[in-house]
Amino acid sequence: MAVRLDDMDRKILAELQADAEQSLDEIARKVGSSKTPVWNRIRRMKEAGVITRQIAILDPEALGLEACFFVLIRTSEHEADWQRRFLKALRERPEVLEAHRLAGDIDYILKVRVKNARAYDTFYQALISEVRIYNVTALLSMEEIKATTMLPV
Amino acid sequence: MAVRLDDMDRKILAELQADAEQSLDEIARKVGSSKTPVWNRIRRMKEAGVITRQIAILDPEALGLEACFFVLIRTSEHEADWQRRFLKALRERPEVLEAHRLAGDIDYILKVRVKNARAYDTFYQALISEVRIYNVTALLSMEEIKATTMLPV
DNA sequence: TATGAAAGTTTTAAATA
DNA sequence: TATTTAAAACTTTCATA
Repeated sequence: MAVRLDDMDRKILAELQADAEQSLDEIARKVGSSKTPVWNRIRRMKEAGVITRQIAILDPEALGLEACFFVLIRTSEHEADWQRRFLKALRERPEVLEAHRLAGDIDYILKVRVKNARAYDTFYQALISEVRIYNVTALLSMEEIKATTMLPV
Repeated sequence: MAVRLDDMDRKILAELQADAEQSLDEIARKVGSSKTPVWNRIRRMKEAGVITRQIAILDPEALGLEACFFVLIRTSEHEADWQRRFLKALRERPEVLEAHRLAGDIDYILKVRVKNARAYDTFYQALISEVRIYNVTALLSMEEIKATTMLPV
């Protein structure tokens, strides 16, 4: 999966990460090239899997999703079947935006977006009724200082 | 910021969150409408701030950004000036993808994407040299179980 | 890499339900 | 008031130089 990118590729990626609605001409002008080479580079990077997709970003507040929790999970269960069910539950729940398996003391971290604290509790009750969990700590976000999808390229 | 959305709006948002490269015709067909009404609804939702932007999502692994850390921060400092400098440092560092101020015991959580553990240490040393921090716990992700930008609409 | 032409898409306007 | 039709402006895509 190691792809070689040059400076021009990186500039194009920076533009597309910031705003994918720009026309090829506009991007070409900004990166100091022209339409066809930029188009070919974008196609190559899509084929190589560097650019995975293009999507719309919505404002969670505008949709009434005003609460964001980070959830730290410790479990005593490490059976394959338990894990399979747990991962399935996470993947199926749309309020779970991120889920990672961790090294060390804490086993999993989740990022969960919901309408309010009450909706979080509903989510939490549903989750622990589906799979046995040893210990859960919920961290409530008071302020989103930064949230970007831009990777440093 | 409370915007009223109907069923058709929600269907359009779901499509755009999944894939913003689809043509208007395609989206219109999927949601059971036609080009102009869909176009008008999208314009209205952009103006209302529900749709904030359209961007390209890149694959971090393909870019060699193979390590992801969640960083829990406790601080003893709650001076306005300290906080201003801390937030500025976070916003300026491109490896910090997310930063939240939390309620409770832990003051901040960060999500940090870097090449490897060594690059994380470099980031960490730079950060603590910029601002005094009382206690830091880094949680290393072993596996990204789920990572979506799709909000439930 | 550049040019340019064909195909397709978005955007605006006018007509219609 | 919202939808359909239609047409102009712009973009993407691709062949060829």
